[in-house]
Order: sequence, then structure tokens, then C-alpha cells
Amino acid sequence: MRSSEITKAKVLKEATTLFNTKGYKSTSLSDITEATGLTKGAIYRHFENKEGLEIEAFQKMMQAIFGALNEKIKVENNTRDKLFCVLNLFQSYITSPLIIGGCPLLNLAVEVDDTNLELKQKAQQALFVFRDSVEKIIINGKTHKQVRNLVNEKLVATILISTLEGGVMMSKLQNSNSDIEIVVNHLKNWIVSDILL
Amino acid sequence: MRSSEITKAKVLKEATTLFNTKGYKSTSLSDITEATGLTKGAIYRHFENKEGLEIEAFQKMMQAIFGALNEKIKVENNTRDKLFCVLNLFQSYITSPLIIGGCPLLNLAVEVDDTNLELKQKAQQALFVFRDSVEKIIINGKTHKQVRNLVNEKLVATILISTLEGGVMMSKLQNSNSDIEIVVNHLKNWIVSDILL
DNA sequence: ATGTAAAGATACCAATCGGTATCTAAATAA
DNA sequence: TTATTTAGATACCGATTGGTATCTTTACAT
Repeated sequence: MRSSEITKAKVLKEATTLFNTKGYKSTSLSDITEATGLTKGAIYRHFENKEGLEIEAFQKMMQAIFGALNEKIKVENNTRDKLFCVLNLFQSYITSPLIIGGCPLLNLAVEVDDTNLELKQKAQQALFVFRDSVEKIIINGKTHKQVRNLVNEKLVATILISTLEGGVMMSKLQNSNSDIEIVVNHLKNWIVSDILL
Repeated sequence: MRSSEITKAKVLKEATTLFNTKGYKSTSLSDITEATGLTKGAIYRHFENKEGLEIEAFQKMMQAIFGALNEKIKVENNTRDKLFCVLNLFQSYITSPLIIGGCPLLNLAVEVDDTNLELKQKAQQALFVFRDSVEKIIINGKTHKQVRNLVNEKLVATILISTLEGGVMMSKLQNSNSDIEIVVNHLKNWIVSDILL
């Protein structure tokens, strides 16, 4: 890894944490220079402007999360355990976060949905990718006779994601694991009793 | 209404809309002076500082929402329809919003959960009040033999709120009613089949 | 109608914002 | 080793931030 790539990675790592906790607009360049020990001149050598850094940081976060999630899904060999990987991801946002500050998709979506079109589109794309991968688990489960044929995969993905995102919001607000645990437990029961064969 | 109260109400009304769309920290005082036609001097005559205005604006929003919700709940005379009032509230965030910008509780919680302790506490209190009113519907439903005795009211409130908040986030991000509609429809089925007697 | 207290406008403050031009130091290719 | 490119530091820019001191105007009680 070239030395300039190391510094760029360091900027992205620190910016990622700041954006996901303080928010994108509320994180200033001086916050980032302070966290990295670098200067503004160094940062703008690697990123066109602040919004460019915001976009790269968000996409790096989502890649890390989707990458780890898809690896875990791939390892499991039945629909139930694949879906449980998705639940575990959201529980880990609270109990053992890879990235501090909660779910990056939730955070960005709420921040930019009425204001920043470009970042909103990035959040939309991330939601699409995520929803799609959940739907594919369901479709795959149908072909392997593990999911009821009447189940609508789009509906299941929507319910799972919305409930989990809301659970993360509540648990983070209350500084408590109990809400996300209730949500995850409820969804596990729902999957077993209403989705799987 | 005294004339100074009219201007204070106007400031709160405009600030409310700005905070709930742009966010609290991202809304500047000049945004508010521009929206109200007033000057900074006039605004600081009514509010100690910007954070004081943020807190009053949030609490005014929540009072308006809870007030309207509780009136609708009071009118209904069975558990099912009372719970459906809660679902309708969240659907209205998307389809016919009293307050534009989505759910104020979700917006504030996501913005301040890692940063602003005072506003976070206000959001926590609002969530408590909301959760409590849902739980009371369930408890009341048990005493009137409309809700199964095995149902845990805390669990039901958590699932309802988290799913609805997540649904609002998704629908706002996608500029579409479909996600919140899926969520509301799913929760209606769940209430009828798993909660009510 | 008039005196007074409150409301609002104006003009300012230091601090910080994102961004850039320029200079120096370090890495790399020859 | 040396020439050249590239990365990073420094110093600056105008604009905007939240906040305040002060002046003027308005509203209201008498």
C-alpha cells in the first residue's frame, strides 16, 4: 500500500466515525484534521471537496457492512440462518458495533432525506442493495422449499428492514440493548412461524 | 393573544418546519430570520439561545402530535381502532403530514443520540410518553377482554413503534408511500391475529 | 392622551466554516 | 544519485455562524 493510500484510508476511517456519530453536515473539516492529525491541505489532496469525502466515507461504510454480512450469509446453508444473519447485523450495531454511531443507512437517510439530493441517492442505492439481498434470500429459500410459496419477498424485506432500523433508533436513544433484543426476538419468531416452511 | 405571543408562535412554527426538514444543527438563525421575516434581535427576545428554541420547537411538535393522537384514540371505543389510530398517525407522516419532514422523534433521536445530551433527554421523554400511551391501550384492552392475557404490552409497544419509525424512514428515503403502507398493513394483520382476542 | 415598559431592528463581535494558493518536504522513477 | 512528481503544511480568503449591546418603535396600562 502506497503511503498516500495509507493517509487516505486514515482520513476515511476517522471521517467515517465522525460522520456516523456527529452527522455529516455537523462534522467540520477541523474535526477531521483534529482526529487524523493531518491538515486541510492534505485532506483536499485526496478529496475534491467535503461532499466528496462524505460520499466516499458512506460508501466505504456500506461496503464494509455488506461485505461482512454477505460472507456470513454465504456460510449458512439454510434460509433461517441466512435471515438470522441480517438480524444479528442490526443487533451488533448496538451490542458490538463494527462502526460506532449506529446504522449508517438510517443515519444518512434521516439527515439528508429533505435536503441533499446527491447523498440521498447514495442512501437510496444502499437501501436498494440491502433490500435486494434480503429478497434474494427469500427467493432462494422458495426454490429450496424452505420458504412458503405464498410469501411475498418484497414485503418480508420491507418488514424486516423497517423493524430493525426502528429498533436500532430506539435502542440508541435509550442507551439500552432491550429494544433491539425485543425486535430481533420478535422477528425470529415471525420468520419461523410465518415465513419458513 | 398578545402581539408578542403571536410573533413567538410564528417563530416556533417556522423553526419547527426547518428543524424537522433540515435538522436542528443545520438550521441557522438566518434560516429562521428569513422564514419569519424577523430579525435576530426579535428572536432572542423570546428565546434564551438557539438550543432553547430547538427544545421549545421540538416539544411544541410533540405536544401537537400527541394531542391530536390522544383525541382520536379517545373517540374510538375498542382496542383495535385505538391501535389503528397509532398506525394512521405514522402513515399520515407520509401521506398527509401535519408537520413536514417526517417523524420529529425519529429525526431528533437520530441527530442527537451521540452528541447533544439535553436534546437527547427530550427525545427520550417523548419516546417514553409515546410508548406509555400505546402500552395503556393494551392494558386497557386486557381489562375489557379485548386483548389476550398473554400479550406483553411493553413488547407490543416496542414492535409497533420500531416498525412504524423504520417504515417512515424508508418511505421518506424512497419518496414513496409503499413502504409505510406495507408496514401499516402488516401491523394491522399482526394486531388482529396475534394481539386481539 | 401620555408615560413606560416591552418588543423589535440595527450594527456589531469573535469564532468558525469550507475552500484555495503557495510553499516545503518526501517519495519515487530514471 | 538526481530530477521530478506528489503529498502535506502553512497561511490565507470571504462568507457565515451564534450571540450581544444598543437604539428605536410599538403596545399597553394608567
